[in-house]
Amino acid sequence: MLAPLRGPEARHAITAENLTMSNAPVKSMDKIMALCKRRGFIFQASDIYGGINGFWDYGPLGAQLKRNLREAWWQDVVMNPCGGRPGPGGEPVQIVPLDTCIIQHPKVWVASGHTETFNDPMVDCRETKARYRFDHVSVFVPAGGAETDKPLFAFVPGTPSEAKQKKKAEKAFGQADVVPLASVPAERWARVLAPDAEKVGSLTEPRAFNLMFKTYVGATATEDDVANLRPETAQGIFVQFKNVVDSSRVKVPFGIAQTGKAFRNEVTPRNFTFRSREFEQMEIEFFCPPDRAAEWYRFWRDARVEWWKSLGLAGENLRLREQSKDELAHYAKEGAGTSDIEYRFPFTAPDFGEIEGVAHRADFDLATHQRHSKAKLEYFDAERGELLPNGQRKGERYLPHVIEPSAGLDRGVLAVLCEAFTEDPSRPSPELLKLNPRLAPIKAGVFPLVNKDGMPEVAEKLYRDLAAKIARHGFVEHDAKQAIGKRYARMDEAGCPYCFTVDGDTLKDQTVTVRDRDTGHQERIAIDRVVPYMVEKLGL
RNA sequence: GCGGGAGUAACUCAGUGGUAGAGUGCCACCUUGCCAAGGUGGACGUCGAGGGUUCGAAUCCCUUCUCCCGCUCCA
Repeated sequence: MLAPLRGPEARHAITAENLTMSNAPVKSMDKIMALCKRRGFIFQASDIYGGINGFWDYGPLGAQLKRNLREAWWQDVVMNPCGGRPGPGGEPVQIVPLDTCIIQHPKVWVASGHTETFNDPMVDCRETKARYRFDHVSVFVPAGGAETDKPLFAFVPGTPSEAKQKKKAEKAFGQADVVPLASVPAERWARVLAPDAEKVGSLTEPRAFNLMFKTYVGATATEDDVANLRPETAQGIFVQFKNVVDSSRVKVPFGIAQTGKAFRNEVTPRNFTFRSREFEQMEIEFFCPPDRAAEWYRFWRDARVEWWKSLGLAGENLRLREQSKDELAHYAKEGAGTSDIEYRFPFTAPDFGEIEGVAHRADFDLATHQRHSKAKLEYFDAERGELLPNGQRKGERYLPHVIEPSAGLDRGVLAVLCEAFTEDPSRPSPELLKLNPRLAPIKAGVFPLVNKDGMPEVAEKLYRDLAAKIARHGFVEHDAKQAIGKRYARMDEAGCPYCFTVDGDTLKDQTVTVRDRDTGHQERIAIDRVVPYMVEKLGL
């Protein structure tokens, strides 16, 4: 069950709604979540058993919406990359698809660093309730390792706690050295003064939070059989890089794309589907010569922003943000940079939340897999190297650099829903979803104005003709029940962009009305123009 | 995981120890002449789950699950 905000939180939420950030009012996440459930976009997983934290199911409309977004990505990335736009050097953008396993050899995750970095031990402060990564905390101790019965002053480098604790440490024992918290022996643990704490000894023992789901391969289920569910789809691409190169005649620069589920045992799943434990990624690993990585990085960064814009995330709620140096992931430290494509969700506003990251991973991944697997992953580039007398190039062997545009499909769906959600108090049914027609799960509605004078029969035929042509892209709905206004309202709430209504005039002049969801305006078109009209509007 | 708040119909909520409620929505029929129109009828809750106290629990107590907020983490 989704619990709505109540009490002080509810009042706070109403206040937040009335605030305007820049131009756009903050939308109510409660209303969006209620609509998602009411209309069958998103349900809590295992709902009848009380739900399971961090897991979400897509209902009939949500499943189709998600499929449409994944399909749009597949079309615009794999089948017709960047709409045919050339790459930074004028070459065509070349992408091939791949579909790799959720369960990989355990060494894949050792090589990628996930076994280690997804095991971050954490310490909690019992007093301030703060939590720190064990390896991020440092301590001021007396210089030269001198003994002391004074407190040891813990801090997180680069935060205000550093200067504060340094002052206290110098007062307590003059010259101070900085050592990692991990080097403090257990018997002196009780004397550590946590950042912002009043009393010593408030830090808990470091505890590991393994973010990878464990399972067992084979029936015996011993420790030797432990395997993990993949925490990202990327590694499957890297470990198959050589097979793809050897089998598909691709030449660097080229990309490998795949969509698929990934799993992270998040400490705190939060914010509707934004941080789920099971989620779907849409990833490109684009391989290029090292000296061209920077230009390809910029190319993909800009191309991916344009893509999200083309799907309706066009306003101030979308932004591109270059990560600062100390934010960079372990695999991106040496690269040209990492950019986050971020959306201002109602629950993050006025901040933004990431929907896609574009990272220059350099050769981190291929190099580490080459080292761990002993397989040669270097690429032989026959078009580089010195020019030989016979007119050929000598060729060059190198590990390509990787540009990784990695998008969250579920986050994309959520952003699209949040952006589409609109409240128009001037309408009798104020809530509607202004979904891009390409993404809308219901493409069109077909109605008889009233159920008599032959209108139902004409509407049914129009419905069949339209469905035959466009139903593979989404639903076409036929509805003859209840008042026409109610049917329009239902379609508005489901995000259906166009409604065709058969009325009295249809029988005389073979025209129907088409109603635009976003404006409510209607125009008349010939009934045999309905299919071409939809084909054009959907860009088919 | 820690701290705070909350779970009653599909949705929004009322109900502070004595027979489980309202509005909206949904379904059926009638009506209909373009924006949740009207009429009639109908279905839907072991009050998140489990245990306890009590003659009697939605209501009090304990446990647990889930959601929301903060910390933390993160695609």
